[in-house]
Amino acid sequence: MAVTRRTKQREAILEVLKNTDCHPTANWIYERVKEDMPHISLGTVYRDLKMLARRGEILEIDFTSNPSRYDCNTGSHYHFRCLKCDRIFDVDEKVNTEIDRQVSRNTGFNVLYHCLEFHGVCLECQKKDSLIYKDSKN
Amino acid sequence: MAVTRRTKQREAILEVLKNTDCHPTANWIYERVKEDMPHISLGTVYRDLKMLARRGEILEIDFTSNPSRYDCNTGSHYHFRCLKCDRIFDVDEKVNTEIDRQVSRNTGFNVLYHCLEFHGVCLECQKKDSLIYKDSKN
DNA sequence: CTATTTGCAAACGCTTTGCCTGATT
DNA sequence: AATCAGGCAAAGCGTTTGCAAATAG
Repeated sequence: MAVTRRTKQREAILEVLKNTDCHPTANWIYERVKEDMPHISLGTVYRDLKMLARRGEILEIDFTSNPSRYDCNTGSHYHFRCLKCDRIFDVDEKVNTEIDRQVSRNTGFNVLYHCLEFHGVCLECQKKDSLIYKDSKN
Repeated sequence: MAVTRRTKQREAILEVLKNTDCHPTANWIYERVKEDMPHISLGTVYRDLKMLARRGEILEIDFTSNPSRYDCNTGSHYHFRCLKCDRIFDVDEKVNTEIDRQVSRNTGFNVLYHCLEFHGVCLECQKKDSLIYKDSKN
């Protein structure tokens, strides 16, 4: 009954995720892991990310648009997406739990949590004010 | 140069969207329009929705996961997604623009706007506490 | 040894696109 | 008449899945 084994592949995927600060896509992780492990398959990366997310070890950022991003910071927090380079950063802003109760009161819905994503232009893209990152898929 | 024509199809799509309060998917709109217009194609629905969104007549809700949802309320506002029936509702909560400035100050990012989505259980699903809507795709 | 996990490739769901015909101005 | 929009079907992308072989415990 579902004993979870520790495999090189899974460790490698976690390792890459832990060493990235702007939350990557499955494909980006795959490309990285492949450098050390040429035979790993994209399917495995997807499967392992899903499993790790189910086990609560990582977070699947189910926000604006495809593809999914992954985050090893599992605490409740907000994100910022740069509209130029499309990278996602953590935002160190206090999570407002009061607003959930407020919306519950006003609507009658049972609000459990909320997702908040800020959009704009990141520091690097403000400086090098152009399109440098436009093809980066991380 | 790109003169936009008024067509039956586009009118019908807009009409369906205006008469729905929980923001539907392209496919749901397609099924509805097809009742009156059996030969309309799904591709047309996608094309028209994209065009209407580009023109600012409707909103493509670029939030949690696929498929995309559409909204004819183009003003800035928040959404609530029911985790049971998967429908999306407008939330009549004041949009907090101050928080964007605050995050800008703290991070240096140029924050332009934010997206906020509340998740929980809607009124109907609280009452009929089961899975009635689980296959509805609107 | 046996259940879990992998690699691979095929299938998936949603969306976009190319091409040609039909409609609108 | 000229151009824009539609229908259809094929292709696209990110993701999931079936299966036989490999591997962790």
